[in-house]
Amino acid sequence: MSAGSIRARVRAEMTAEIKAVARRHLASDGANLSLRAVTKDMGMVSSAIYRYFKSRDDLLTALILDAYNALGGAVEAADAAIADRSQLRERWLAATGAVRHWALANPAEYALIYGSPVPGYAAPQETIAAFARTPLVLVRILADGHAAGAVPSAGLGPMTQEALAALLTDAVRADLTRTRDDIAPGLPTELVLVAVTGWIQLFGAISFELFGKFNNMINARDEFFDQQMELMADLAGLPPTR
Amino acid sequence: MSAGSIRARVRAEMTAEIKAVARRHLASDGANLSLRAVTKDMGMVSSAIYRYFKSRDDLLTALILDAYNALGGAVEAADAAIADRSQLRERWLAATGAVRHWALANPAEYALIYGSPVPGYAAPQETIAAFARTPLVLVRILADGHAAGAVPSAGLGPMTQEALAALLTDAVRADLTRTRDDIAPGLPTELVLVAVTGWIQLFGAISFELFGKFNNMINARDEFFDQQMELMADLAGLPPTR
DNA sequence: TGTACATCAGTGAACGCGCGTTCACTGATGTAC
DNA sequence: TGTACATCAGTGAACGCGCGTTCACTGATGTAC
Repeated sequence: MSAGSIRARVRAEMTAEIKAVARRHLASDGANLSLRAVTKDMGMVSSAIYRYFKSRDDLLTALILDAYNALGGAVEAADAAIADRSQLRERWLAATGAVRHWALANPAEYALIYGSPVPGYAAPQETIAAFARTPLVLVRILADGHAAGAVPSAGLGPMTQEALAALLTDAVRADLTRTRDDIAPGLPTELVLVAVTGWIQLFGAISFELFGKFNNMINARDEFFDQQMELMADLAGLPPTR
Repeated sequence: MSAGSIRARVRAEMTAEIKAVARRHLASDGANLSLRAVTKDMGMVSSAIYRYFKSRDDLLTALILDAYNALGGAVEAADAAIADRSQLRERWLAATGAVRHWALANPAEYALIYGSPVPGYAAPQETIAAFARTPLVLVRILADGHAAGAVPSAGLGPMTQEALAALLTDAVRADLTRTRDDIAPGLPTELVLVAVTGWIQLFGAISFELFGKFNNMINARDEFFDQQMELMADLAGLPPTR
């Protein structure tokens, strides 16, 4: 290990520590992240942070990217942990449960990426791939099922494919088909619609829970969420767990 | 009109103007609302605002309350505008469309009430009733349908009531039943579940759209939203518009 | 109706604080010969 | 192997700015007699 890489390693550790401290501040101050507060916590002088991030926006971008990747990684791992890949419902519940689990464990980071956008901050293009990891897992579960013939193409779940097809106008169909072509060629557009619907329901439910909209109303949070995801699995026509 | 009420009226106008200016600032700065900026815009000295609001949190509470009431009022009006009360699907589409319409017209206020909570700010109890107005409209549409026998209780839409009932555990059933008792006695718990599911989908879809999650993916936003709401109407078993 | 007093809106200065970013600097670590 | 130089992390002062809130005040408006 050359001397150069020692310096590089220390630098990587410092960068990681800055981000870790910043994440803690996110939890108490929301997206009003203060660089001075972060450096003070680390026992550094405020200007020192500019050796690691060239501006506050730069640090925010790094935190957003990390959050998307941490979430995406957790979801991918939860799906991958289901050994029998043909157990689609189990995979769906594992993946969606992982999103909620991560969100509850990291509420400030969840709010950073799925809450209201930070005013005056525009997420750069580089976050797109990281952002897409989670929905990709959801689509892939349906695509695997369709490829294996487990998710019927003639009538899926309680909604028939015909009923869904009747809903789709040309413009929306084109949007969904374009999206589909990138990630799961051959998947019927109706199934893409179901995947997107489930994706919206998933994050809608988690945001409502985390942002306090279920207060004084739904107390059995774990069970409620599981039932919402079972309902979505029913809608998608995922066969019951064997 | 006595002299006293002139003073009162001027006071009400000033209060309204402060809130209007504050709303404009919300749009550019998010929830980092600056009292000094608001008063400067009004040509007042910064301390003058304390004649109208006793603190920044007080002003925020007023803005949140106004936003909930503006949204709730718009949704109630949209529902009420459907003359034939038995046209449930039309009412559902009008009410949910009004939510989205209001949100697109007032994105900063939408983010204030449905985005990430303002750090260090806790919404007081008094906002609950205003908050509830919108979901109440949705539940009432289903309750009206159920009372009129239009929304079947034996099998609703593509999901049978039995299938939904099988999903509900005792704890969640108790949560939903307790909520139901306050607002629509007699409504089957399964229909409450459907209403809550639609409510989540509604706000999930709007938040995703407003917070940029549909960028580079769904371009036909109006149509996509309508189709999501039609899908939810199908799920709820709302009969097709005559 | 006219006067004395109370209420109220708005002022201007101040308190104590925090912010992101720049800049010339010191001193340690790494590299090339 | 030893030395000269370059790179880099971290310092401390400063710039120019903004923040919420308090306080004693002025002067206008409203109220009671």
